[in-house]
Amino acid sequence: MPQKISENIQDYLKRIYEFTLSGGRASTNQLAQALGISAASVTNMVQKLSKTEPPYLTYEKHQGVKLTPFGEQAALKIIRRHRLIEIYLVEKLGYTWDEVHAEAEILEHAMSPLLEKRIDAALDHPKFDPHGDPIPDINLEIPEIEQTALSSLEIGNKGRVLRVPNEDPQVLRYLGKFGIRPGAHIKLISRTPYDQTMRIKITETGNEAVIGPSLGNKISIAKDS
Amino acid sequence: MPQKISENIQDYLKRIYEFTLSGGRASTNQLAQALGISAASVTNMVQKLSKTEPPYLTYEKHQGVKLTPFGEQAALKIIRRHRLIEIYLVEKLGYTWDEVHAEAEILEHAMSPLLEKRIDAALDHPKFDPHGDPIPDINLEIPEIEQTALSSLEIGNKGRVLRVPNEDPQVLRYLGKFGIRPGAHIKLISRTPYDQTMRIKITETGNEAVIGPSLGNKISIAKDS
DNA sequence: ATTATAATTTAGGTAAGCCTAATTTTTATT
DNA sequence: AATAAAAATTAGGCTTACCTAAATTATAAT
Repeated sequence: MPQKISENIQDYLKRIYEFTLSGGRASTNQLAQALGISAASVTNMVQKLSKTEPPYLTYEKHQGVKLTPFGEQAALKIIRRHRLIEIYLVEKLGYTWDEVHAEAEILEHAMSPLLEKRIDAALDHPKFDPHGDPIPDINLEIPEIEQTALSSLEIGNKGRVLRVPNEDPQVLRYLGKFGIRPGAHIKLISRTPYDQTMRIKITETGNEAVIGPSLGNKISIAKDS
Repeated sequence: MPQKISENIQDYLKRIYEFTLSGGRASTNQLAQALGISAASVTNMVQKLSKTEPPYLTYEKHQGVKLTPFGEQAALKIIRRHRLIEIYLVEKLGYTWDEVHAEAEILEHAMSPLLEKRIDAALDHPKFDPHGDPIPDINLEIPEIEQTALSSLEIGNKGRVLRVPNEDPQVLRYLGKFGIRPGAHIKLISRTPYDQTMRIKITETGNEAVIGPSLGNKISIAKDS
């Protein structure tokens, strides 16, 4: 049963890819929530996706799912398109970084191989999207980057921002206000003992920003040695 | 029953708009062929589209369909997006004019109002697409243009190409080879009595091209006075 | 270890948008 | 005007991707 790859399927694969990035399996509920559909629908679909030839993923009852190499390639194809679109919109059409995710979410499904090639060329084969997420190259390879969570920085130590969470426009506007963006240099001023809220200083702008622990875990940095 | 406007519906409306441009009604069979689906499916869908609130079109059994003003606005919205994309791809991403129609056919459905605005601005509010078709402005208005079919030119007389048929890449490549594009100046050399095949000379390139009668009817020109 | 809770799966059902085959209506031809 | 051909419609079905409710399995808490 050779399946046609619909937009839905691409969304499933993308989400599964994200959820399993650090190993492990993606759960039904996780996916249901991320996709905005019922858990029953997810079970149904992943069962299908595990029975295509070749299968996109491995499914075991109650154990969640994991992409096959085939499924991972398919996911990376979409992710490449998504991130190329994001950086293109910012660089060439004056979008702000909080506007591009939603737009890319739609456009990624309408992007032909030719358009992908042209956009990639117009940007001279960019390596990162506006949020610092790496863009898989034409062979779908992603450079490995040494990175740590902002939360793991020690007081007084410095680092350089590598990536920020990409989906929530509110968060992005907040970060943008202080100049917290990929490439920015920061220093950890303080951390409250009780809830681990951090104060950080951004070198470029001279601003100080308050970052809660969950956000701090989603911002990646390279520590200065 | 307030309907969501799916990609399908947009395609129906676009086709109906095209078929009824010169007045009259679009027939079931015409639409079925253009959309690549069965006549039965068309009947079914146009019946639905005539019963939305407000209705997109008027339907009378065996009499074909015609867009309501509401339906026409919806159609023009898509057509505007389609043509903006076409000219953008040519101007900004190095596409040739025979590549853009198919691409725009997909992208038009994935274009947000913001993207439309940005592309329009990036091109400084273009008035025509690469084939010479007028782009409805932000208020969906189309400038009226005085134009005649190439076929109606008299021997020895001259004209300027305004628009060429836009869908068939083969035809576009053929025309492009001779320099027949919007803006090109041409002169009718001869017309065979039997089948009305024309020889025309293109001023800019000095080329001569042979144009059959059906193609000659689809190329629009402004006659030199 | 039992039991309560949470997660997942199964079963049965719906809406869109397409299909083919059969029927009806219109149009064209003699 | 009758009849043949073409066009359009109706009837009945299919697939996809979703849904809710009920049943099952796994996990966590006593």
